[in-house]
Amino acid sequence: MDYQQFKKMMLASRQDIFLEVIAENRENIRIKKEKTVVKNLDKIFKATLKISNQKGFQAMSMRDLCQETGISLGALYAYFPSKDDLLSMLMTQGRDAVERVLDSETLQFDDPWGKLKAFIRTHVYLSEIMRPWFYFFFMEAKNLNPSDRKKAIEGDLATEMRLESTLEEGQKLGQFEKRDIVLTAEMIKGLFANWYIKRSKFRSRNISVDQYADFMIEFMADYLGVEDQLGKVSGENM
Amino acid sequence: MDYQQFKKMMLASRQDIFLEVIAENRENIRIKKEKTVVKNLDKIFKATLKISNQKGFQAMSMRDLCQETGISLGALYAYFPSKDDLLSMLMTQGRDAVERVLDSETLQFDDPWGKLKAFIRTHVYLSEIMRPWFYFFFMEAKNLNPSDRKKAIEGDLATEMRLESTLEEGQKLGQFEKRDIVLTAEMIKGLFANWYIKRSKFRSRNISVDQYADFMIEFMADYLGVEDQLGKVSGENM
DNA sequence: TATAAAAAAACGAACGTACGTTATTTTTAT
DNA sequence: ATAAAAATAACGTACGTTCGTTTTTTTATA
Repeated sequence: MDYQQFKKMMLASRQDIFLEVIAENRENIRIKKEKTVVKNLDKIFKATLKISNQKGFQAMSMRDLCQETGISLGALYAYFPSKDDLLSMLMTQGRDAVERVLDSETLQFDDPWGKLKAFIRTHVYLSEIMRPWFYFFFMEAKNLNPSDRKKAIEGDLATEMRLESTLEEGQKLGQFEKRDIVLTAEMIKGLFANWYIKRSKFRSRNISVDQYADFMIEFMADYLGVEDQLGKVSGENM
Repeated sequence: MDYQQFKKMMLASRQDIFLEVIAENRENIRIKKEKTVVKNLDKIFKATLKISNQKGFQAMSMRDLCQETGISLGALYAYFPSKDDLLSMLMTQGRDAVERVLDSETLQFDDPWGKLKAFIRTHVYLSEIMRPWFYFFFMEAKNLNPSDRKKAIEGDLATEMRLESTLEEGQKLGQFEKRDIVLTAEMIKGLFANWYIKRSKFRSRNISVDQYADFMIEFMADYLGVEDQLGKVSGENM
């Protein structure tokens, strides 16, 4: 599956997660009609990401958000109880979406190299579609309240563990060369972050998502000494 | 040269750069005695980095800084004209120091691989000693005023160009395997950032600076197909 | 060396402004 | 006509910054 296919598939499932987040926070939202909530909360989330990614969430004022969304100050507070809760909701929605997609695209694989490849490709594609979210997670993680902060760290650690166990399994099966697992996992995560943080740089150099995913997979194949140099899986699963 | 040697060498030259920054901003500083300026501005810079790296520069209030430094609100403003100027001064001091050290440690090399190795090792060591600065650059770059922002981008681009030209030269001489230069340079920078951004993670896993530098050099040797797998140069220059 | 005068530095209360948030009023939709 | 949603104006608070005063340090004089 290349990026275009992935994108189509994603757009279908995005709405579900959004509705679930709304359902979870229903008591905090004063608006009655579901349709109105969906329309305006979407607008609010998008505007928050836009402004925050320019100047940081703390520096974003409610008046900034008011202007960007076209919704008045008073009306905004019908959709969330406080600025801090808005941050919470945004983080939750994003993390849930990411986790769900990563799971659905990688759990099906048995062999470590297949799993690793799928994980890399999915992560790169996902971070492209949801770039504002990924950038936001990265930059605003330290501003979270203790509870959300804990959740964020746990989520991060889970991803890391999955990566490390895949590498370990590959080494045990003799599929991968022996490398420092922690460092390797950390490096992979660093390369992921590189894509969504320096996105504009890659755009100006005309490097596509698919190129970057291929590059990372080729890179890892090289480093781990795997024979299959072709990034894209030819089978029916991916 | 290993990290301990590098550290010793660095500490000697740090003071000079600090004095130069003070000299450049002399008209903005109301304090007459050089010694007082050095003592307190150093305190102010360190406190700013500490607080900013916890909660962000914007979120740091002058009262926070007042408490951390032990200098009163009124006195603080004798050392810089505004909070924004404080940010400027910090950025300038840091960037100047980094650029100078990187230059002094890499310009002497002729062969691309030697230069690349020196660049990697110097950068990793430097970002270890000046970690608060590097973290600060990374996180606060978007909060700069247009003029400082331009300078920061230019500095970044210069580093990138130097990296790319070294890679290109190595390819031309047949020393390196043919790889996408832009992507490779971007990846190296990503690995640099990984070190100072996830510093606590590496510490908890007992990975030392020297190990990380060796890891990166070995990694690049592998990727570029260079014979010399030994990270550390045996000659007298490095 | 001791002391008075001058300069330098530090202090902390006060200013205006912009923030997050809310209570009240107005508009819109049913 | 009634309920829902949006808009407005206002609240208290915390911010960056300033300024008159006090404290400390340096210099000058005996």
